[in-house]
Amino acid sequence: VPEGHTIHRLASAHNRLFAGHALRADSPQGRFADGAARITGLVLDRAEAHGKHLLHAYGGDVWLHVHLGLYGRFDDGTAPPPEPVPTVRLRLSANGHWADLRGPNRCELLTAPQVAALRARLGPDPLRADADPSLAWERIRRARVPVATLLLDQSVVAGVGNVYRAEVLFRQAVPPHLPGRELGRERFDAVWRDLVTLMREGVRAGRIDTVADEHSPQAQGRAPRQDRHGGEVYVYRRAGMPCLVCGTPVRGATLGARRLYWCPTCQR
DNA sequence: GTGATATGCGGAT
DNA sequence: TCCGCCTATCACT
Repeated sequence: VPEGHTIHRLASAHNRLFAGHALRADSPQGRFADGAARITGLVLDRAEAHGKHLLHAYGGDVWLHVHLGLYGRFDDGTAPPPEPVPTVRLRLSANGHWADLRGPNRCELLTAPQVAALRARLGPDPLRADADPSLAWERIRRARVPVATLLLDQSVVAGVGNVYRAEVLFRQAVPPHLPGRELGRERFDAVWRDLVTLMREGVRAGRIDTVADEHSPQAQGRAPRQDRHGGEVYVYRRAGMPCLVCGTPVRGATLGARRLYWCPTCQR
């Protein structure tokens, strides 16, 4: 379920399955029929992720832009594909494989200048080799708003969602309401480095799992606690439950329109 | 069957 | 600050 690691994983899968092949595209749901018709017959040059945005580069200045939003998902498999159900916005087929997209927030074709404009409004992505974290730091060091708000702002850092926000602030002992300009360069660097570590591990494992071994219930002989996202976490969605490190009840609050979770003892 | 919930985001108020 | 969108899942009846 989609934070940046999911999108990078999808880009890798689509490169592996489809790059270099001419695609067939369909829209069983009908809402992307025109776009599917334009993609059909084109060769996928490459797929890439920037934050939570998935891009397919086709020949002839045709780009596919997908944003999964809260509900979207991409599934793939070996041909033959399952019967297309009416919720499938886009089905791609080639090279003995298929991929189905359903429930996306965005699924559209863009030109190269439109792709450039999209990239221009995104901050550095911890999962991209070309990321320049100093661009994020320049925003954060001047900001009066809480660091928790800044981490979810995709123009500051691209790809971080609500789970990684809560978990990286816990792991780096940063109080979430601390104004960005009070964070300091050293703690920013530590947060960035930890995001790179956590999100790379998320790409590798295909799920978010942030609990270090020494704190893991598994390491203490108990079954790992898994949330609906499939991994193990310190504070995300654990309001009222004891902190895995100090036992203090985890706090939950609303910041902006999003839920925020933190340990008031570990993060001060 | 129904209702609550969700890792996102943009637009209206 | 709220609403709407798009879908799946799970705890309930």
